[in-house]
Amino acid sequence: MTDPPVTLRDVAARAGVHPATASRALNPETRLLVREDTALRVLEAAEHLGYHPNPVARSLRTRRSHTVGVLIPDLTNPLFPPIVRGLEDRLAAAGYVALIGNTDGDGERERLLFEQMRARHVDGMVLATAHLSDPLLAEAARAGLPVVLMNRMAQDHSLPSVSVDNERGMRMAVTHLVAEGHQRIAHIAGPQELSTGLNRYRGFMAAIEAHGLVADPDLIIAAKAFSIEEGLRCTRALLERRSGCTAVAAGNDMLAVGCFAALDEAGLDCPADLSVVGFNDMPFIDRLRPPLTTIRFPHYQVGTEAAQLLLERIAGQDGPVKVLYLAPELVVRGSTAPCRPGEPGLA
Amino acid sequence: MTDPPVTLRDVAARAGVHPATASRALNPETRLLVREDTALRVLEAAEHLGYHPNPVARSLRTRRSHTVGVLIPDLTNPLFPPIVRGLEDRLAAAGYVALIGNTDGDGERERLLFEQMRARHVDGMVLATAHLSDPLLAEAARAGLPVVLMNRMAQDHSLPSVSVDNERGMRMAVTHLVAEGHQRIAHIAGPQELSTGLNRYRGFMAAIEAHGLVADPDLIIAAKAFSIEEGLRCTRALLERRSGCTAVAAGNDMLAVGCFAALDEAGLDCPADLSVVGFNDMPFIDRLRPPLTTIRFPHYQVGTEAAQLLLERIAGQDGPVKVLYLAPELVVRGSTAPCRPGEPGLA
DNA sequence: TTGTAGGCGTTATCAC
DNA sequence: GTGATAACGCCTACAA
Repeated sequence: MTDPPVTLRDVAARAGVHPATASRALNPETRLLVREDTALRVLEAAEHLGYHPNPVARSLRTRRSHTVGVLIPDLTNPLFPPIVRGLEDRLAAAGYVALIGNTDGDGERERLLFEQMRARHVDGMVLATAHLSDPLLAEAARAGLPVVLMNRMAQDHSLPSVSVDNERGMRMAVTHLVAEGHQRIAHIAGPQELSTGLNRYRGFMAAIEAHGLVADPDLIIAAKAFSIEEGLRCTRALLERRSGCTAVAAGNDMLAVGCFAALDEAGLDCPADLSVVGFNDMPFIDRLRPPLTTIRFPHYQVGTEAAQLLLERIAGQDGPVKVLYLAPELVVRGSTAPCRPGEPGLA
Repeated sequence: MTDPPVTLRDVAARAGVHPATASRALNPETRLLVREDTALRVLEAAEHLGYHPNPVARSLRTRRSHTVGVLIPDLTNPLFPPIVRGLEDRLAAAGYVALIGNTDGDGERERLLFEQMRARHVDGMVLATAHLSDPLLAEAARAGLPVVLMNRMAQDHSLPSVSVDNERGMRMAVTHLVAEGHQRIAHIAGPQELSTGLNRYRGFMAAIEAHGLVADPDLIIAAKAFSIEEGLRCTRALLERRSGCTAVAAGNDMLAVGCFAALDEAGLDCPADLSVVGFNDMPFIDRLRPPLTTIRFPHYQVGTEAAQLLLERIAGQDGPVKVLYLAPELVVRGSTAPCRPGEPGLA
């Protein structure tokens, strides 16, 4: 029933050479060590027999699994599929495959998955999770396991990382609102223990200052999570303060969607009563009513670049650690509008 | 720099036993073959040394990689992340990991990925791609490689498969529209060469007949892809026909979104002028204006069930082939409304 | 240029 | 119950 697998021996036998010779002929690295015509014979035999080298055996010998581990919070978060695709595409091009682990933001699960992947002898790890403890990272470093960070970075920049420039993105968002004439701009910040939340908050403050506006604490509120519910809650709280804002810069698109919901609830109109700008440009966010103005995040490239960095480390390139920032892009849609002069601001 | 990896030999040495004994003690399957106290000694030694079995070596010996291949069209299609999560979660629980391959619907890529995964000695495959040629499936069967189909099935039911009951789902959609008083119901069908497109079309026809309505060819149009653009195109065409329909059952949510766009364009209102029902209940589809009435598809469970079926085959269960249908669910939102009596229907 | 031999870490199959 | 031995399929000094 089951086909007998074709091994190197079979190929060698058919080509009338020793397995070692066959191995050399089949391996691009060492093909030049073997005479042209014998190499050809081997190749022909391999072709004829439908030979595929057994990667397991090869891994055992070479201690290379051609496998990398990827830890993300949750694949069903729409942010991640394009990133993962980018990763996989770039890795596949180099003959690597990715093992995806979803941590759900749980530190314990994170640890466990990390260990399991190490146990599976991954050649490297890409970490997009926020909480992975530094001891674990140190352990990886000690074991010589290449690690690349995604959407976060080591405080001391000791590890390669790829992320969008969150500060700059948020500055772009605020600058856009200012250009539309808004003066009292609120910020629904993401969780401040996440680097994305923190850096976007910093970008917000920097932009406010740069434009000579006042950073009114009443205009700033931090969400406990990047969720629609939290966006709803924070916007409600903002409205209750009656602080006269005419625009909101949300920490991400989910918070902006929650903001939309709160406006609906309060009978307010976006953008007539309040301009809203998001962050991420999630799929379908352009189909909302109104279509959300947001900061586009080059998801796919974050993935490809992270893969690239990791492949470089795996290949043993020992150059300086690269910390890569990808430029975000402002996408203006229907949720932002010029501030009506003399507008009283949100009641 | 790099830690020397702890091997079975080390554990055996520390416990004062032969490696084979250590192996037996460490393996749950064979632990009973070894005396309690020696087993304990081995376990203790392993613990102390921080021993992790080398899965590569184990695979070489046991010819089990504890790895399965998963072929999907495109991870960034919002349909798939929950399915993949379901798969991975169920597989992880059994100590397996998934290798994801994106085919982009390209038959050649599909073939290539299939081969690569076979070359990596996956223990089984889950296929969610439509075009995988039957010869390849036959080859897998011949090689004794377990295969499970997702969202499609073998014509002869010769392979285990998991899918949502597309026919039933579409019948539910039509029945809902009929209950709302609609009589002239259009169908924007998905591509008829995809089993999803075909089966939903069949469900549509069956429901129309069951309700004693006429299946007017003017009311039916087939999209070339499950895309917003095609939904737009098809709805435009439908509107031009002036066939007096008051409701549309779209082949999936993307087509429904395109339908929304066409209505906007034509200055028509949903649901006042036309009721629209989608299929899939994609993320954020409930945030559209109006929120889309649709058929919910138990994505996550499709994944877990497919994983379950595959694990059963891998475990060597040779029972009858299981073909599993998961029940869809109607989710009524704002895009469908009662047909206004005496309504002329779409101009 | 090609063959020889040994081992990567584990487990299956024998003996004892 | 435990130890010895031999693979699993491949790669790579080293020798010829």
